Amino acid sequence: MTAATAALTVGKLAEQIGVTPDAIRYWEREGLFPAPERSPSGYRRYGADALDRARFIRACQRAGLRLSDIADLLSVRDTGTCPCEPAETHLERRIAEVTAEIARLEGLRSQLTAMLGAVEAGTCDPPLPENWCPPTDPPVDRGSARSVPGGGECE
Amino acid sequence: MTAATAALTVGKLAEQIGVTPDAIRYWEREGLFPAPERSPSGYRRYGADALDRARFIRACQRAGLRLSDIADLLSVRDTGTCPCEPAETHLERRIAEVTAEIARLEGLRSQLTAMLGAVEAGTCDPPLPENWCPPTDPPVDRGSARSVPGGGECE
DNA sequence: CTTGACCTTGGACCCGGCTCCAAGGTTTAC
DNA sequence: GTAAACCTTGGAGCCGGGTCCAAGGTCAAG
Repeated sequence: MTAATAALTVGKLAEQIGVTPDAIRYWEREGLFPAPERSPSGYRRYGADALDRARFIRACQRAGLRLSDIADLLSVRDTGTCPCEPAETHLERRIAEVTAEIARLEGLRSQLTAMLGAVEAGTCDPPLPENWCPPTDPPVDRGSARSVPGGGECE
Repeated sequence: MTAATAALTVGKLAEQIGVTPDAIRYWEREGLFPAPERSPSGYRRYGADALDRARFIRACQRAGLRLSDIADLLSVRDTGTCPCEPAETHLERRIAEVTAEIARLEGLRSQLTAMLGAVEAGTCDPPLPENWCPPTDPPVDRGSARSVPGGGECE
């Protein structure tokens, strides 16, 4: 305890990494953070390792991982092994998710753009909702609701 | 009432457009759907207009609009005017959102890919969390937390 | 005439990741 | 020495768009 990089209170720790103390306590409740040492009066006291851990969590969060995934990585990391393999898995899954989401959004965007174009072109004198259905519109109920959630069926 | 395209129960209507009856009732509660006629025994009875309306809602939902936005468009549509102008506004906003989200996700994806590459390259013998911070990592706390939420500060 | 599939209502619950609160105890700055 | 600013706890609330439930009424098929 001599030159331990000064013990941090939950507030200081939170401030260091840019979250609220509530968030840190929440992480603890959720099992991402082990219960830290306490000061005689019951205050949480964190060391440099907690700072690392919190940064790790934030970095993972920025990557869009869910807390449950992060917990997973942390539990491996805590064994002293590098969480590489599970990390690979999570990363790959996440990349696939992100890629799919990008594709979905691009499809959506072009649809939106088309809609906007139609609106601006004034193709909408009668207030027909049908105008609003995506262009690629199978007449009725021809069950083709496959892939792309934002896709063009108006069943 | 002679040849009215057969009145639909909430279940039939829901089935037609591919949602649950609960969802329809929810829309009604939220004000997107006016309270429909009732059968003598209290069953909701919907006509073709409701079908249109429900399809409109679904189409908007596919476009990623929130129910509150859709309610907005519907209220204009209900005046008998085409909801073009508010629709333009919503569409433009939504397009901007989608575009921003795509950009964010693309940044994120390249980061994830880089992380994955690092992991696969075996650059991770020691379990250092620092490895996990995004590559473009200002040494410490050089306050550059601008733009891109998924971006590369590891403060 | 019964069985089962529908309908009605209000209200509770879900997801994730917190945030906010109250009612107290502690530490710090002046 | 006192006031402000922290800390503690448990629990409720929030966002959005529903889902699920129970307890009861209704309707269509056989």
